[in-house]
Amino acid sequence: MKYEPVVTESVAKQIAEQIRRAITNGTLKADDKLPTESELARQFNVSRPTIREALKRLAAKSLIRSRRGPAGGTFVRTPSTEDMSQDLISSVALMVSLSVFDLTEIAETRHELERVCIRLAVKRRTEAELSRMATEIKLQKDESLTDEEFCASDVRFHRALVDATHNPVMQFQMFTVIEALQPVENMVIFRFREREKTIEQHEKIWRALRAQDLEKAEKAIDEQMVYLRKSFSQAQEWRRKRDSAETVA
Amino acid sequence: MKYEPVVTESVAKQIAEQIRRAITNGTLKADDKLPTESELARQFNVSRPTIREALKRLAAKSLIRSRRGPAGGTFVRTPSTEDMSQDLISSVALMVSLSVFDLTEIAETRHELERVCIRLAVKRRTEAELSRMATEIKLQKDESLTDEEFCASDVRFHRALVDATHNPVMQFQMFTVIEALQPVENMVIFRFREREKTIEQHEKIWRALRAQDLEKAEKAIDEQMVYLRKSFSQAQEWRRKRDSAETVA
DNA sequence: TAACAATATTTGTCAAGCAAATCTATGAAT
DNA sequence: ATTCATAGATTTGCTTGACAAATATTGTTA
Repeated sequence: MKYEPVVTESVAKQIAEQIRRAITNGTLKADDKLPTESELARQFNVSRPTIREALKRLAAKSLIRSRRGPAGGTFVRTPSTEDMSQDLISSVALMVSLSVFDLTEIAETRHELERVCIRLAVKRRTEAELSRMATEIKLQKDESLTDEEFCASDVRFHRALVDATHNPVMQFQMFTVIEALQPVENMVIFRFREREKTIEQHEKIWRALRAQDLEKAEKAIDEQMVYLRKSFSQAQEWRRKRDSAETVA
Repeated sequence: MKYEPVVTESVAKQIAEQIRRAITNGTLKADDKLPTESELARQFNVSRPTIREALKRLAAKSLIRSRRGPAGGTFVRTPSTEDMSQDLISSVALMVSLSVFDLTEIAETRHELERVCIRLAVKRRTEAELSRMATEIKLQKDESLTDEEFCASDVRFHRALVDATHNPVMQFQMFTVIEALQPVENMVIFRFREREKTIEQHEKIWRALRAQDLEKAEKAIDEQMVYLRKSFSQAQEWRRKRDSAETVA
């Protein structure tokens, strides 16, 4: 006699999984309304708190949203790429804080991915992206910009570059590493990075992209990424010294 | 008179966020034990089900795990890269099923990322990875292998290639696109892909990698990726025809 | 000493109900 | 007649209290 392994997973988890599958396989579509919690409790033959636990699990993954009131209820909410990015970014941030991922490794990955992007962007860039990038360069030349604003503009510049690949998957992946580097990038900018140099590099990238000159574009990206990684090292060095100084004190 | 915006977020969500932050900023470390649910309920001055909702949100993100019994409780569980990958893969799969991401876009991204990996792998590959890859190639030559087994071995081969970059961030990103392509890849393999050709390509890659010959390695990877993408197109073509035939019938 | 049973602790689940939000419809005032 | 306010209905958010199930610990017995 052979017995099946007993299902030991919590009821709430199983229910959450069932609903999740219904969403992924298309049984439940975006903006579909789920039955009320009481009705679900009746259907699954469990109590309402159990249903709520299941729904909260899904809500944590941005798969559903709930509203109160007569026209309220629980609705299927297809997560946007923004949602996914945010989740991923916070996970990566956690990994960094736990030293699972190293900042130099992220920087290397970013460097390599930017190279990929520029290859695709040279071929596919449209006027729209070129003009977005030009706008940011112009903005960056404004010396009354705060460091934060300058940094934000820098991110938008690179975002436009990534968008020029016209590949959403690429954009998604790229955005994660750019954002993961953001906190450190800020720190670097405040201390070691020179605006003039950065702007100059942006202009080189922009010109190569407009001319659709792959070789020049790759060279320009390499230059900026090497500069960025060098600044990182400096910042980490400085940080280490400060930390050890504090330990002594 | 100026009023502060009223906090409208649900209590459970706020508690979850507080605990999440305690984990990210290091106040709570891996394997730390949280207070019991009753104790947490007392501390936050809310009911136990509310606490449970908050904990379930975190559990859904693999940030905690719970065990019953005297030595049980809720423990901080630093998510492994495996957990993150799984989450990400299921999200991407959802995106694909909703046609937010296109399979050709994923294939293109994979192609470009494999090129990056091979560049790094040529420089950094160790005997360990070379021998893992050799093992898989040898296995793939066994004609008694089922299609599923062959496909799984193919994934392991590429996994070893990615590991040879010795960059965890790269590994993480790469694994996502490889896995996202897996279902379609399976379908393709069953119908259009020839084992001999695939094995031949693997051997080319392996030899170039052992010799640390960048040019040959890139060429070999390009060959396999082009072949893979061509097979995809064939499969999608075939699928479309079948679907339209079904519609008529 | 070793196996086993009782016990305590902690999460998992249930039940019933009140609170808060919010849409709808009704009624009153202009 | 139209508009505004108010009352009601509905649904999620949250509380209280309790019991069930799992499991490590401790004590008991052979």
